[in-house]
Amino acid sequence: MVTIRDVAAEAGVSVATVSRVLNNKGYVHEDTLRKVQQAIEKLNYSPNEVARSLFKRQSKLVGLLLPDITNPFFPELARGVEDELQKQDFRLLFGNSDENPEKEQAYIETFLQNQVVGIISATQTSGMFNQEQPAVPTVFLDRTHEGRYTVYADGREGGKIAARELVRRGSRNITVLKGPGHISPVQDRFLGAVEVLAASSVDFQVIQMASLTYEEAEERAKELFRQYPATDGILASNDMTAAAVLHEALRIGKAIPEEVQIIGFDDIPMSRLLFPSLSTIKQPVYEMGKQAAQLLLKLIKKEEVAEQIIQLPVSFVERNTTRKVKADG
Amino acid sequence: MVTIRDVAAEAGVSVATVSRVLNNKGYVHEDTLRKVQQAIEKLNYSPNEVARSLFKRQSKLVGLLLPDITNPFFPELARGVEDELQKQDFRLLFGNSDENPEKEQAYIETFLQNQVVGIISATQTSGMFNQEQPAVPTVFLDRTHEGRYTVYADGREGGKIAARELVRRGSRNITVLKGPGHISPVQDRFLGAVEVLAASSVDFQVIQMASLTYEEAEERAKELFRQYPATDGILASNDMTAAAVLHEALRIGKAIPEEVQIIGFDDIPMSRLLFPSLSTIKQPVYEMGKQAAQLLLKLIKKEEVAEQIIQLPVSFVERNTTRKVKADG
DNA sequence: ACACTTTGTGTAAACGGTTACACATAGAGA
DNA sequence: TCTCTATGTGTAACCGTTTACACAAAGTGT
Repeated sequence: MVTIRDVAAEAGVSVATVSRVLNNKGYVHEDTLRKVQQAIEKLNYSPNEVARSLFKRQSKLVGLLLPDITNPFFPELARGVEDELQKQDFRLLFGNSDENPEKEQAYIETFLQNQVVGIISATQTSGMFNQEQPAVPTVFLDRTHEGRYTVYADGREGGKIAARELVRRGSRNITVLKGPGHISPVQDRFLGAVEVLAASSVDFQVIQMASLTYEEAEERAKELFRQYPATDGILASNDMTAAAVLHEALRIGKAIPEEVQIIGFDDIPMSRLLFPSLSTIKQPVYEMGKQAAQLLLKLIKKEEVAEQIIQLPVSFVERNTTRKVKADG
Repeated sequence: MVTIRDVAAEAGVSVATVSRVLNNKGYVHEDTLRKVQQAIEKLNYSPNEVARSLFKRQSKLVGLLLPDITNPFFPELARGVEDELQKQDFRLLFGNSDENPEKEQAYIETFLQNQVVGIISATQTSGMFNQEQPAVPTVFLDRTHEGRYTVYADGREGGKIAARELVRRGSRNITVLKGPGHISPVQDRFLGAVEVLAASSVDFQVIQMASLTYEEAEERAKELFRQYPATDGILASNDMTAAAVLHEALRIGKAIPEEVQIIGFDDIPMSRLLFPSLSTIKQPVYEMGKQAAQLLLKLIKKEEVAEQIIQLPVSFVERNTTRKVKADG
């Protein structure tokens, strides 16, 4: 391994001088600069980030904690984060927590041990975070935490929009799939939907789910059609569960969207490829990741940040699990 | 920040002793051990990985380079890698290269600067790798590279199986979508398919694609049905393109699988949720990631490794874009 | 009693950078 | 000429660990 000392020797200067050209800081004579640059070139030297991090007591690393990258909602999020950080030469230390507090704790600890400059977390449990102010700037993504920097989409409004669209398009007996209550965005969209439904004149019922897996949703879907055969509109917890419901509906011969309308949530890439393609509430996922990264970057640089909480708008994506509505007006 | 010195002071011993208990190495008296442990507990000390890495000249980090985590093939791969590494307390430094040699180069360089113990790469270009033996153990995943440690699925056999299944199920005029030639597994599956097709008595033609995006596949699918209207079987480059073809086929009113059969490749999670659900060649993606991690771990520990190349078997997943075949025999 | 090994601990030198500080020289302003 | 500032460079301490080495005390075998 070639070190700064080798470069210094090659260029016939001290390590301090090499360091100065490396960091482009302090006075360096033009000729010296050239000599050092040549030495660097010749030896193919690249500075050891670890040594830097040690002295500076911070690295160029950011910790990213996700529940599960395998869940199709998250890759896009991660990409938004990465693309933004990458521009500023920060790198990602990455972990899946499976919403498991121990795993989460372990990851955060190693993030900190590696002297990350900041953490972006899309987990809810956040064992460590709940107790004390974390040691480094932390931004929560897609999950809200009291009094913490947060970037998320307006789930409540999304729930409202979904409910309104369903009603507006003629559903009169609606079943709402309620996801696990401890996941804040899921809870929000449920609350929003119920708020609208309660104020409307349609009948509705709620089915509780313990997870957001396709498998559980399949079960619940069967239950749904057995228990509430009159259902003509379904608000799913997310697109994955909507897909399960859609398949079950098709399986038992329901016409979609004529007999039953379905609206999902998230707009994951798969949704447009389902048949019929899934109407859903779109979250600006990539943008969320990007904004979280930008916010974190500001915190790291101790820049002024206007808002502790950034809430992004959602929108209805009309596809083919909802009926067309006659021209507005 | 609490350091090993603080712990040493608190316990009334030297830093060397603390280090010994930390690493559970060398002689430490039972009473001393207890004192140190108590001090650690009391101060809530956790060792600085960066300082460790500097001294050891290697970290507990592994670099993972993917083309694009947003491509549904990769999350599962990444998960396989992570789960395996995580067990041994290694962490992932993660980057998307977009198959862009500059980005890739930049990531590899920062991986190395951060003194990763190893690299797992699922990219094809691998600018740096081509030139010299990389500075750390490196395993290629899903992409083959001459003379390098590699884990991949048997694409050639997959292509053969797909072609055979299509023929066996009655297609007589087959169109093969050929993905970009520089991506080795994609090339392999194409070669495998053509090998079988050429030896069979069915007609077939090839359509070349420049990418594996849904968008391009949509274009090509239109072209396909325009140019080769007699096609009654399609071998797609992967599931994503298969989805595009499937949609186009449905759009123009082809009965699937009665008029046209389609077989994809990969078995990404979405495939079973398409309508009709997609018959495909399944790659053991999670397992591939896992094996790559295991292989890397062995290389890191300088254990004996039996094979430089690990090839995993693929399998046909029969779903509903292929016709049922009468009982075998 | 002696030599030798085992056990237990501390001191200090790394690891590869950054930077405070000292110092030297040159130019500018009086 | 003298002082002051700007420019350019080097020395050495420091970041938080690990570990080679030295040393001492306690067993062990003869």
